[in-house]
Amino acid sequence: MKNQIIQKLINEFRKFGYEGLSLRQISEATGLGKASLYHYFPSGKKEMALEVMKAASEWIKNDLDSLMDSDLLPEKKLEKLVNILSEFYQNGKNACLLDVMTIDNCSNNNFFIESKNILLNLTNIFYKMSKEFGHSEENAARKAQTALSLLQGALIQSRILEDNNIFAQQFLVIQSILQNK
Amino acid sequence: MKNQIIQKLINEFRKFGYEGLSLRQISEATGLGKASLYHYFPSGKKEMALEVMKAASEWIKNDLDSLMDSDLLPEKKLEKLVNILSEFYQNGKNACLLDVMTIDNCSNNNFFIESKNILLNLTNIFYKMSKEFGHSEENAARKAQTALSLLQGALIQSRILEDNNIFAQQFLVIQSILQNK
DNA sequence: GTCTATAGGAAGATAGAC
DNA sequence: GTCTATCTTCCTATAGAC
Repeated sequence: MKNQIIQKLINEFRKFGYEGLSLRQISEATGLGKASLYHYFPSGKKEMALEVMKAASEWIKNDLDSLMDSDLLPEKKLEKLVNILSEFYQNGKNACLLDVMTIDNCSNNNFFIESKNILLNLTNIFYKMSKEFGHSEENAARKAQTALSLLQGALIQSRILEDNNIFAQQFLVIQSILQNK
Repeated sequence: MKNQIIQKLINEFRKFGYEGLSLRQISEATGLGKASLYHYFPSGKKEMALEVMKAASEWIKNDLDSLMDSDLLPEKKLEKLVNILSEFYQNGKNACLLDVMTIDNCSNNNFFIESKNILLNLTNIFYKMSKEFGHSEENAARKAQTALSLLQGALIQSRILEDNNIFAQQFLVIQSILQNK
């Protein structure tokens, strides 16, 4: 039950950011009264946001780490990685949680720390991927950072221009960067 | 006078986004009472945000377009372009206005349209730059979009990790993308 | 132009019935 | 667990004096 609420919260926070999403909106999106939400999240909105970040973090651990630990060929792994990420971001329709949650006065809240973890975990996925294609540690680290920048930047552009093609196109670039010399 | 206020507003909106920035904060940052702000911006916060976007748009037109229209060598032009952008973003310390202003329910407001214009103008700068290095229109367009994604993504990462090196490193990548085959 | 004072509403959060 | 009712605080915005 709580998990279902969190799933809905992820989508809402992505759309409106922390400050932009009100309890009224959350109440409507979940179908629960405002007061009922405090049954699941006694500390209120802060706690909701933190749980959302943790859920996203868990998702990376479970889905992406297990993919990276599998013994698929690098090419096949990269293909699956792209598919998973494309689905998560709905081909660019869904914004990047990290982006929208780290604007505002959020640095006070401890989910800023969670943001760092998520970012480092994602970078690490790209790093491993790149290394599997035979790149040196140094090159793989650089490529991972570039790939992540491209991913996040493409999501912003898709959002503003309302054009999902940008997301798809930049994902091709990401693939070639991780793969090629 | 109004221009000085707008300059301060740019910085504040970049830090906190539209929903995250309150009139109280604006009042403190500008040194003007809340009511006084309505003398300059009769329609309130919406108008402030719109003026900020327009100021940013003008800045691109004036500083960047005139650079692109100059008869400097491509290499020199690119160098200057990088310097201007690095200063604008304070080497990664300042967030991307486009990013933070297009989260939330902002799509209602007409500064969402302004956002599109800014984005297309910036892309066009990179496009011209790339063409000057001899790339075809198709390649230049792709490179421009990739460069802009990198720029925006690097700003997010710099913000979250509080590490300006990321910004500098990705700018090297941007340069090589625009320049090289 | 800038201020104090305040309206009017929405925000996040709590109390307590069921 | 979910609700209605309510609290307090903060928000944007306005009225009107100086």
